[in-house]
Amino acid sequence: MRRVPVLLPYPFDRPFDYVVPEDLDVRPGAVVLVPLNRRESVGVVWDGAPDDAIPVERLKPVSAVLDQPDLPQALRQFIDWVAQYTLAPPGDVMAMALRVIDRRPLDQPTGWQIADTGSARVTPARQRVLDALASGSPVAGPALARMAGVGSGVLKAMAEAGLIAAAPMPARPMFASPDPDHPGPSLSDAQAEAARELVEAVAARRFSVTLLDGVTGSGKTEVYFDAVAESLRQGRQALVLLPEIALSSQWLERFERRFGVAPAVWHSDLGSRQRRLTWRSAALGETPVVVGARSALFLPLPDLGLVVVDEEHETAFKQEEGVVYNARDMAVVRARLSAAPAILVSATPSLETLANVEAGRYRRRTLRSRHAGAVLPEVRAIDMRDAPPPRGSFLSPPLADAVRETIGRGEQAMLFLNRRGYAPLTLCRSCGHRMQCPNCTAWLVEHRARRHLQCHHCGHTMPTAPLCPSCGAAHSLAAVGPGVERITEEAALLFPEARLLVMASDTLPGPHAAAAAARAITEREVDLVIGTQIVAKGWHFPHLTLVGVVDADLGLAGGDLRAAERTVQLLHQVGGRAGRAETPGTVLLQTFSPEHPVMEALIAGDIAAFMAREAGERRPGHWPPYGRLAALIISADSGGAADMIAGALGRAAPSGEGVWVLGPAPAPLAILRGRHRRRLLLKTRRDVAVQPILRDWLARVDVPRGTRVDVDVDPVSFL
DNA sequence: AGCACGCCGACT
DNA sequence: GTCGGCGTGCTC
Repeated sequence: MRRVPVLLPYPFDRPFDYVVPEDLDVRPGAVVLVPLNRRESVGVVWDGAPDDAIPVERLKPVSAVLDQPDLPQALRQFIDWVAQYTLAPPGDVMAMALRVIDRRPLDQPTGWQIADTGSARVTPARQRVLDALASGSPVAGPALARMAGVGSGVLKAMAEAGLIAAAPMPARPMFASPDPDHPGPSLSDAQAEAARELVEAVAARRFSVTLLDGVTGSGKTEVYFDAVAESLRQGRQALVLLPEIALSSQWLERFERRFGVAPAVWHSDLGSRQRRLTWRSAALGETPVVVGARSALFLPLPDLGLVVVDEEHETAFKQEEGVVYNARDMAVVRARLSAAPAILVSATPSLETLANVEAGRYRRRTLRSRHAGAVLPEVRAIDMRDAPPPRGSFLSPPLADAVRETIGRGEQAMLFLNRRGYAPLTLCRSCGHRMQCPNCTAWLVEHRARRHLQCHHCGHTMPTAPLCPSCGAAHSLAAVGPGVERITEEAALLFPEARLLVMASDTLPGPHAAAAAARAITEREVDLVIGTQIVAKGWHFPHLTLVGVVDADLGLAGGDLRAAERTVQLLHQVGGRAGRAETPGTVLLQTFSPEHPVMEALIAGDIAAFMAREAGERRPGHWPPYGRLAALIISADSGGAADMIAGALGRAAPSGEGVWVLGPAPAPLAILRGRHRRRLLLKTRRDVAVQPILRDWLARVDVPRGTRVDVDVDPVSFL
């Protein structure tokens, strides 16, 4: 009796062994049905030797091999790799790849075929049907009726009479093939030169990583499209990861302009049918190009020829729930395991990626100027101490004047504030009470248009209170600080003639709304755009010439390791929306500390110097990317329970050369969704692997039920 | 993750 | 006297 390991989509730490009945074709990667503790479960035949821990007599047999494409070997290796790196159970990682599998075979599309022409009377209508089927290949019912000019009743009668019979049809590929030689936009010399290098990397059919960087508007997308085209010519599959596919309508339009057809799209809120069909097409090698969010990394692409990560600096690539992984880094691993090149793309590359370039692990290709002769915007600071806004307002006179002038010239302006809602804090002026979330250590954000207060961490909402819930005073609750909604109110008063548009994740629910907003801006139906960070997402707005940053200091508070880096990236990206065409743009930063290195870097337009400085600050302390970091997040129903386990972990902390443990300490979000949280941070030298240390550490502490310890390798958020 | 087994409260 | 709460333990 042959035994095979089968990985099940549950949090077990290893595959289970099963025996294989003689008549089943069970090969690694096959999707199978197996008995598991009184039920049947889907699983995947895994690689490696069975573990032999259980005697053969006690093994159960594989029930069936499902009619599903195999999980490719490179994907199986990838799943194992992600599991060992993130310390997630391999079954949980595989579940991300298998989520769409359903047990029944996907219904094969059925058509009609000539059966027995001699069996019944052939009327003229019936003859037209037979003529349409003369080629021998089956034709689908509706198409056949149309071709023959008959109704469906004729087909039904012919089937009953035995003239035609149902026949399986080859499934039509769902995704048209993008044409690598479709006439697209022409490239500048600089672009063509960069493209040539990327094309060579794809042609080499070897693993490599190239950073493609260049200022906003330098046409990086068109450059890596040439690499995608080369992958198409090779007949291999290309995977493009975007941080937020729902906000990528303009990217999809550019793709269609370049290749003539739309790519296959993959993201978490795809309909279940579309999801299944896309997964299957991908597995069968019928999707030449897939563009998707981070979960697309787990698609079963059997012949991956290129992986692109666009906007590689974006923190949206970090998955924070369930299996905690960074899709940017895992994309490089996926490419390596498929012997494919990876391209990381950004106008503001992460320090991680720059360090990899510096260390010679990644190549770099830089585009130095904007496309089509456009110039970079001029960036200036508005010192809020010198030019304070009127009391109760947030737009300084110089910024308001600049917006007015821009709109007056018939150009568009944008105000950026990375905060949704009306006001981040509601305060009682009579007793000092602050409206707080009952489940989290966070203020409730007022959303005035919806007349409620909302927690941005757990989603808790309550109606705006007429009286202070603490002292009962009337008319004493004051909105403190601005959100985009409040800026919109102020702008409506300052610029009564202007047509305003708010872009925030809660005002643009879904891809269609975002696409419609982008279209309204390019069609000049809008004078002033007011938005949160979604306006920083690589949009192309040719008539936008002024960007005002309402609070440039916002992201710098809090002492997060990457606060400065992220602020520079975000504000540079926002500023990059200004002045894309012939008309030069201006960026105005409202700040209380124009001398801050972040502001100086933005004003001088010298991000590289800033990143070098940032590197200098992180290197001596072995902070990433010059050291490794992993976080343990302990959460429990009570603070006491959380403290107990956090304390036990602290006492069991690893030590050694190049190993440091910080904490335990309450997490900045000390209570989240009603759970009390503590954190420990493991920092090591870069040449020390954190996984064995973590595994060892966690094994030394018993975690009782009700308390959880979550591991975050390479944390991005420190909340 | 499921799903059963198991030991303590409100019902036909 | 039972139905049923979800705590804990196991699944090749």
